[in-house]
Amino acid sequence: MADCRPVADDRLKLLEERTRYVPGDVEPRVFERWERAGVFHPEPEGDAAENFTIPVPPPNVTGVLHMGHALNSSIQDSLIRLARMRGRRAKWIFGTDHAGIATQVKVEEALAAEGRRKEDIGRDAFVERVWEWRREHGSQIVEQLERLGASLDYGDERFTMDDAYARAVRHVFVALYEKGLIYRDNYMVNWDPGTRSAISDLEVEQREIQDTLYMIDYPLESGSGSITVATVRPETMLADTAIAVNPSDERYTRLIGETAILPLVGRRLPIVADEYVKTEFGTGALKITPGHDPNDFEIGRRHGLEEISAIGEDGRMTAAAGERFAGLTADEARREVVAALREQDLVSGTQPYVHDVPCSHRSGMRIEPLISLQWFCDMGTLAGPAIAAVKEGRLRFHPESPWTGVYLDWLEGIRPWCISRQLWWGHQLPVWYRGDEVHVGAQAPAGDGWTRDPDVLDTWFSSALWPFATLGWPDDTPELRAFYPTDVLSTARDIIFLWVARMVMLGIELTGELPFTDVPIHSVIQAPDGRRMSKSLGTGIDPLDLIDGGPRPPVYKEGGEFPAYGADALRFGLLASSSSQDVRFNEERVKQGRDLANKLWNASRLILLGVEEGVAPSPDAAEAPEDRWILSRLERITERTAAALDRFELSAAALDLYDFFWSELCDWYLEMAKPRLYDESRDRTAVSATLLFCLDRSLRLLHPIMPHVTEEIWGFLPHVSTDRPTTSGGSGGREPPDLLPPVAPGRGGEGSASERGLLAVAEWPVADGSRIDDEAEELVGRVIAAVTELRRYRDEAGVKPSALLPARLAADGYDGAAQHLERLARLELRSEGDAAAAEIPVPGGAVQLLPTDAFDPDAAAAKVAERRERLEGEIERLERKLANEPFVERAPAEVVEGERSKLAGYRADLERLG
RNA sequence: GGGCGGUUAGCUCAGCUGGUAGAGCGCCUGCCUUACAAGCAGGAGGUCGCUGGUUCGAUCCCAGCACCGCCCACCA
Repeated sequence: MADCRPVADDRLKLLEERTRYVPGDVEPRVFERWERAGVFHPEPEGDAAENFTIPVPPPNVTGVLHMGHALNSSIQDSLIRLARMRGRRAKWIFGTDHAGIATQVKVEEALAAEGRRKEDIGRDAFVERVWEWRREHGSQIVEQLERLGASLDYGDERFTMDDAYARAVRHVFVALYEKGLIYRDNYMVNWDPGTRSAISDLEVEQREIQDTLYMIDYPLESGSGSITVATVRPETMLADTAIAVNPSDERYTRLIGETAILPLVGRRLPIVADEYVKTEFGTGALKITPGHDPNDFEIGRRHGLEEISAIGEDGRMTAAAGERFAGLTADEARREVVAALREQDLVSGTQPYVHDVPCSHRSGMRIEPLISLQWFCDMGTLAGPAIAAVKEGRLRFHPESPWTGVYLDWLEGIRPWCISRQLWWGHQLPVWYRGDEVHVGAQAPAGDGWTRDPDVLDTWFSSALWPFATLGWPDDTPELRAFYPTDVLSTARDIIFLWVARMVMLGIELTGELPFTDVPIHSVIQAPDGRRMSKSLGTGIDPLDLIDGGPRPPVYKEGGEFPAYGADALRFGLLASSSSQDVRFNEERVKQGRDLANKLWNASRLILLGVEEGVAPSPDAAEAPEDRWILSRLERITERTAAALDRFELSAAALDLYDFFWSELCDWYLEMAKPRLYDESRDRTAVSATLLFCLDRSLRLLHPIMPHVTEEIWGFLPHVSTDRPTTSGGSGGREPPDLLPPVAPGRGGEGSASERGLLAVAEWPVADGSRIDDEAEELVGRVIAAVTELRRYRDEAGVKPSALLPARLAADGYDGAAQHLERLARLELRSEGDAAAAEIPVPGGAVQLLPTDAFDPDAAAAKVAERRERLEGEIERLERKLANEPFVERAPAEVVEGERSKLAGYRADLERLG
């Protein structure tokens, strides 16, 4: 074996024998090499401007990888790998989120299976139970991300409940409290009876339900009749404290200031005037329940009305509801109240009513609005700088529209954020009480008699600190200096408000810096049938089943198993099929990715097993026009790929690379190169060096998107010393377990043929414009067009694919490339001979087919006629267009000129057809 | 109720600043051509949702309409 092929014999044998790429055999092994070499961990050196950082949206500790993670991870990994290849210290901050409610619910369910409730074991034991759960289940998502090839800094994992992180959270709470931005208030909140906790506005979703609208008569105190109100929640009448009408509503103006008597209760209700009341809705008279309706709450405060809580936090009626109803659930109370009213003949009508009601995003239960003492964060002052950052272009969404507007609209109408949660799992508030005293501080106050607030913080509160708390903030750590502010935050649109905007607000407020500058928003992937992907609906697809094979979920009626497409295939498929638009999951794109991996593998076999030994990749060895052509095309794809990736257009990059590699490199260049490659009688150095260079460059360009297969093939390449030592350190140096070439200690290639570095840290190519060769592109473009034309003709004329047709080239502009036309169109070119039996127009002239048994011109006559008709149609159209004076006068000159030459071309073609 | 997005080949989707459209899969025909049948060659298939308008010219710009979807919102 020659020096420059530092690949062990049995590995070469594998390359020779394997005609199919098997991702399952390769991917885990390649991943292990990266990890061992330490490529995922950059040392905290340099500053944030030179380094590149992405904070991963931390998955829930107990979560499993779903399609959204797979897509987002593919995007982030591509960007991180790109940056790493560009020589930047690339840190992909890794960690998981404690996910308050989600995790607590899971552990509660586990307890329930044992027949116990969390109250049975107490708070401390319960929290310990959650930690245990995390130790058991927390690693699953990590393994899944690894299987995907995500180059996260796994060794530096964070958890939002780590001690250091918790310190940061307490620090923030105290700081914002002292600034007056966090405060405690008795206010109307969204009470979720399912989780028995208050939740924020963002965790409420509207669901349409079928309801009944009741018309209830409230007698007037004066005895002169009654006033009728409409409600869908009769049980809340027990907490009514007024009736409101619109001041301009003539039906009721005389009643304003009067008093009605609340049925069943007997409370005196003032009739007040308020603009809020719509005259045309219901009866135009609105019962006011400040304790259980957000609107009524506002109206109540405006009019100084009493606030009565008739429904408690347990969802049952309180003593304030009266003896008859206390203890009933709200639903029971409704039936009872209606029954009682009917007895007194006070229900004057009902009608079916479909409307949206607020429900808990978490538990699904209908929100019970009630007044509660909770902690709030005032967002108004935090929003200003976050708005300015976007308006001044310092923070950019991709695509800009519509997300910039969505973000700004929300911030401009922002409301206070209820941050306290009545849960056990989470960051307990750093707040202590003793009588009327309140202490807010990182530590418990001195002295006896203090009790700590049992509530915890909304999970999103701690998530909002993610980009800096993970790096050691508020301490001044090397990590913080090296990696903060970060660069990119990639996510789907559903957490722009919940997370992105809050990170921006708190990041600016606390660190004085924007936590990141670019926010690519990616597709939400729907099930193949267009519904949401959801496990419970049976519409979910497990990414791991696509990678390693697994059962098709119920959305696929045909059932069966997914083939083991591999991680690279899934990555390609997701990137290629996603944009900013929601998309249906498209298995075909994953298949396309698998096929591309396979194509890479086989094209590499052709090249690696065929090239002259001892030759290194080089772009300077071109000897034929097709060499200059492919090198030129290579520079163009290099330029386009970098541009697309830098604009976060991963889909365009993936598809463009596919097209280049498959259609240009494999279909045309490899075919043109074969004669030289296979001719052992001549010096094959030039073609070998060029082929190797094409492969080398293709692997680099594809690596961010398909890291495993490219890394695997890279290991077979003889090396050329274009790689610089990498900036970040690494552990490396241990004994490799397989037959792969050793990874140099300190990683990165120093360039010796036997000590090649990993592709993961190889240099990202920069397009070299000097290799753009318009002449070669023109020439080879002609050959391609001519070959295609001839193949079509042959096929239509029924010529056997294997037959060689005698022919004469009667066209200009094929110097130095006619042999490709001859070979790829299966011709035998002659200069002399009989009269042409058929003439096929090609760029620059025609190819004349000479009479032969293999070819019957009559068989193609019909097809020729069809073609003539098409041409005539085109010619007529163009003639009309060019005869149209306004067009010739007003259209740009080059457009008109283009149409003219098109017309000339068609005319020439038609003439040749005879 | 307000806002946003979508409607392009049988399916899933591309299409930058206007010059009559592309990909993958599927389909048809022919090839086991010494990298790859997860392949190769060729082909069929679209009045770019509808109606107007601007323009020499519109899938692309404007207006209206029709469906589909999403987000926001305190009408009982």
